[in-house]
Amino acid sequence: MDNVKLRNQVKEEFMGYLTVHKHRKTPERFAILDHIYSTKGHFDMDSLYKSMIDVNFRVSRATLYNTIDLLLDCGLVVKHQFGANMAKYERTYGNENHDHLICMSCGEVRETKNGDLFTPAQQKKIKKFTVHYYSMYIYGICSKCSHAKKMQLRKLSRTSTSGRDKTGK
Amino acid sequence: MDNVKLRNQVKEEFMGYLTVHKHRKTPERFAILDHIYSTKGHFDMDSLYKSMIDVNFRVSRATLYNTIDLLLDCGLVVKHQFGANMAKYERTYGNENHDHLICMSCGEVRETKNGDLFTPAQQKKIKKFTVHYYSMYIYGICSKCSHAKKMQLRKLSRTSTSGRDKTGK
DNA sequence: ATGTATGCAAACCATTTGCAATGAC
DNA sequence: GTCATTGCAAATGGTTTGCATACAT
Repeated sequence: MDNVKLRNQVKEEFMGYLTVHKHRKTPERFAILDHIYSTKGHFDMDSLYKSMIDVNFRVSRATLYNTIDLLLDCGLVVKHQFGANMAKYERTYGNENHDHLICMSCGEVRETKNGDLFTPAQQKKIKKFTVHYYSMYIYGICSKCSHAKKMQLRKLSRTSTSGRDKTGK
Repeated sequence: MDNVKLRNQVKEEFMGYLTVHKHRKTPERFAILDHIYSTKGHFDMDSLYKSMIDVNFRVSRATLYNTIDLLLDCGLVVKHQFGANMAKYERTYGNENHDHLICMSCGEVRETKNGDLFTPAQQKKIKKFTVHYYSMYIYGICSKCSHAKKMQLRKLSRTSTSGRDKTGK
């Protein structure tokens, strides 16, 4: 990994944040941040927990949650709540800004580059609100599903098997 | 309410959906849809449940969840998962498109008109995906909270007996 | 008549919380 | 030495599930 530079950078930033807010600089906090910045895509609490155990770094889930809150607060991490029991996080630096295409049929989440829809100038226009970050969720039907749906409808107009579909969460 | 027309429209659409998917047309389902389309802004399961009880329509929460799943599936309702324990829904028709300002501190959700950031032309550019709708979630701190935070910090720096000043690194 | 949909209550599970022990300051 | 932070385990609370009953077809 040659993102050592980035990892040091965010460590410094976190350090500053902790200082300003008079929070303690515990080894756990830095280890967690470092783990996160060794990952590239989305991650959830469970995978983070396991990845830390894998490297023989013992942390409790409680600490993980505490630390993530701090990282969210200082903007080093972003949280996506895709469903009631599906929260995903991702680091903010070293990741390109992207939108999320969520298929309403199969629930698949695809990332797509955005053309910086929401410019800093626009962000400032919002009254009485300090923007930290934003997420764009685009809901629709992916090509796989729109094809499957056509097939299904064709079939239904002939047969009568319905079957409940619980994928749309 | 003079949205009778809209309410009939969506009822028809729901009816069609139920027919195609061979689901039963129960009174509960139509009552729930109608209640939803009598509301304008966001709602959550609890408020929906209570609003139905208020009109002496007894439904179980389980049925509410089942029905909402159907309504999501057929696109008559949209779900916003603002946090692990905070899901909000809203009807899709008869609501202007808007962005969501979510306060990371108190969880308040404010709506703000968007300047049509995501134009139909841009939507078509997305490959292999049919856009139904999109949601923009803007996370940050509302004015109330940022004010409260200042107060809190000020108070802490008085109360604290640590005597640390900011000269150190 | 058949089997889906409902209602209830228990189960689920990610997240939060209370509290004693630890360790950063 | 203090008190924030950690770790553990128990609690929380929206959502899901299992099962008996009701009812749309």
